[in-house]
Amino acid sequence: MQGSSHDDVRRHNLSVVLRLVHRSGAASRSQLTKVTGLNRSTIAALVAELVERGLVIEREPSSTNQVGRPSPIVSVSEQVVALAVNPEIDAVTIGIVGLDGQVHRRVRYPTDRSPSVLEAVNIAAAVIDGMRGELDAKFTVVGIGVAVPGLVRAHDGLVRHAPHLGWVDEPLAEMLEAATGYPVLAANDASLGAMAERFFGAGQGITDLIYLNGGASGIGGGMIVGGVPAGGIGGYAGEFGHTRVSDSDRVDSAGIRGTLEAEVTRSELLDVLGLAGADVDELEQALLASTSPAVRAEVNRQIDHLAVALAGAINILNPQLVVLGGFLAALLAVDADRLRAAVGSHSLGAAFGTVRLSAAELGANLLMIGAAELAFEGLLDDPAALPAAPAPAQGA
Amino acid sequence: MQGSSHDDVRRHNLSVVLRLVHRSGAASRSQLTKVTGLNRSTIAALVAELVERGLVIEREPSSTNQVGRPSPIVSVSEQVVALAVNPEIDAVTIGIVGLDGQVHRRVRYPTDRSPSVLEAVNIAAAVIDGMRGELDAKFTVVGIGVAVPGLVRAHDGLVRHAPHLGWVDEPLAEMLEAATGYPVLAANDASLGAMAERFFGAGQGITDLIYLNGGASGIGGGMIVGGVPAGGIGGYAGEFGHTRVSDSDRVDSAGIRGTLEAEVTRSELLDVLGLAGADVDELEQALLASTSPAVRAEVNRQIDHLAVALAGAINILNPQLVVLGGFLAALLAVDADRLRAAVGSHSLGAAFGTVRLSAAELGANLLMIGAAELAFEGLLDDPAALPAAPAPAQGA
DNA sequence: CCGATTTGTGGCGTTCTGCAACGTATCACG
DNA sequence: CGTGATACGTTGCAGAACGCCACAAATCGG
Repeated sequence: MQGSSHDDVRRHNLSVVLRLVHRSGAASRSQLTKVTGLNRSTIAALVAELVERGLVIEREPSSTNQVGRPSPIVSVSEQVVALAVNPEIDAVTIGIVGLDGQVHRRVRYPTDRSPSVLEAVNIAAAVIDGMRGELDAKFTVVGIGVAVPGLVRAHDGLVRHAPHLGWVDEPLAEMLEAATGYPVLAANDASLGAMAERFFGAGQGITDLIYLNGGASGIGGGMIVGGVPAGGIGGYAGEFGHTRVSDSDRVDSAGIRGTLEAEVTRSELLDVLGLAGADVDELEQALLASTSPAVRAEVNRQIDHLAVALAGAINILNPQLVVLGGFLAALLAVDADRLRAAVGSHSLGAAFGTVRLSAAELGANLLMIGAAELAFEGLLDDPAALPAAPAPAQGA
Repeated sequence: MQGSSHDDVRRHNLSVVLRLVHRSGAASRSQLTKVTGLNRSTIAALVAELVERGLVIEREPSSTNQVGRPSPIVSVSEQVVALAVNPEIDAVTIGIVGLDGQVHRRVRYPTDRSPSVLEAVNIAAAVIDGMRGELDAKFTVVGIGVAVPGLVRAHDGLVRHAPHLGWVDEPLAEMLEAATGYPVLAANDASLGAMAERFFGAGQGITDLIYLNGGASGIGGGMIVGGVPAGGIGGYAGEFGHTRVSDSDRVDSAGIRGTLEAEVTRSELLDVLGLAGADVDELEQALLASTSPAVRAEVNRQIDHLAVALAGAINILNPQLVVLGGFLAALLAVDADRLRAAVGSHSLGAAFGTVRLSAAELGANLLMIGAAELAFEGLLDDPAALPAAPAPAQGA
């Protein structure tokens, strides 16, 4: 089924227009004609259909400072939202995220211990039930996206292995779907983070990027290759944490020796600083403020190991941008020059010359936006699939 | 320019049909309808246009053993060819490759020393001039593809850095275009090898694969991610040879320490075998025949280092298949079990469980097919762009 | 030799986009 | 404050491509 016909053209064009306003936030109709290369009349028809389906709204232009008739501004409807769910070892976070990227609500439900799948599903379902009044009154929900800290099979949302949560082969998506009635998609949290940063954070407009996140329990990552999120054959791609960076005997959570995750850890930074627990911002501040040689030595050690892994990934993938999140961003903040130099010494000039290293921008909303994006994907691919929501006019 | 219109539908459908017969070799019209999902009448019209343009031919079916009216077999025209050029340290190889993947001719022009860009271009142009009688008489040439052992900028074929040839920032494509009059595209040899193996070798039908080639001068690689050749932002992707695999002080050709290319070399295998020079097949035979403990130890050492690099790539990319070419295929042939076990010990279960390791299949034709594929790319993307070649019927 | 099955062929209708002409809203200038 | 220039929306029409349908053709099985 690779051929295309009229339906596909229409679907594709609707998809392109909706994606554009989804990512740019708002655009005039004339801008849409320029970007898409489509005719004015075609854009008018496409936008009209999207308006009728309740996906976008048109409003009068404010002040263009341009000669000529002003063009209506097209922006995404604020009613269309997705639900985002992110189970972690100490909490389950649930959010309402608009198609415009806005996080309307974020609820963190702490748990005493690492939740089982059933507990996570029940918590999510209960919180969503609590929101249902608000959801039914104000929003159209397209579905649920789940960001899982582990390996997730792409097509059906089966959690193959989430080591920190202790989940193995759990049909998370299916269970949450049954519990809430909404369609559910799940994916690896770091892959979703990469996607979120790419579209709404540090990587806007970039086609080849690597994202590495340093969390309490390890290092995960995701990547965009040629403009497309790379999931690999089973959705398990992006495990940068298990790249070998030294011959040492330290083992990581998977029992592999000398890996990035074995050498570069948040807990060791906290230990050398003498901190018990700290969030990412506090850790970064403490590192920047510290003058202790021991702290400095540990930071340098971790930076040097991180550089090996980054250089390897850069040599292989030749990305335009490397985005660091979590405590890895703190390492970058402390000594960007050292990290850059170390990466350079392990990588090829041509690939290294064009790469930028930067910190993640989205902070606490990162996974909410990424998970929601997963849920929006289907709508963006085929805006006409959803039944026209608010006003089922007979013209459709 | 992301919108699509009628022209794009037609172009896309022509492209799909031509790609199918290009890769499958031949297919009946009814098979094309099934695979593409298009209507019989549409397929008939598309095939008719491709026939008129001289790109495919229709022939009567031989014996179907099926009830019903037999469907004509559509196959690629044997007249349509691309030229393939591959400069190396000791020779320049030029080939004529058909759109059906057949290598009509392969000429290896040995050189006394590593050729300069100008010398390589002159050799290629001279050989092509010698072929011109044959080309003009029998073939339609769509262009030239060059497989370069080095980093090549994708969009204009500038050779950024080919260390073994000693080339830096050489406008190879431009020069060869001026010397021959044919459009020229250039890319990294290993990337083209990956593409060739994917479509015509060990990786048929596979969407995520890694290809590593071991040559006299080092290790290069290429990959297919999500069905698309991944070139990175500048076309420099795939440099697996510079992945760090140990803490040793051995340096590779780029001066980086402890890398795959520093640890795993063809020359060390030849040394331990006591061979002066040998081609890949001889090397493999010698390794398989040897019972020397020293040889075995060296093979094991190289296999273990290779495994680290492969495991890292597998963790990051989660491919379905890893294809090994050159002397790396010989290592696989000697002890596939050891390599598999070693890769397994450095990689994550989920990603490792689904990956297959196999040897390259295309041998000496690999880069000819890969380079030609590069030249065919434009034609496959838009079969209507080329002016109708043999019979400029007024119906067009 | 005949029916069933599968597929090619040709005409028709549908759908979507592009184009051109006209209407409209804004800015610049006097 | 009015006029021209500019840019854009709107509308009607034409063209292009595909799907559908009915009919013809070719093969196999009995």
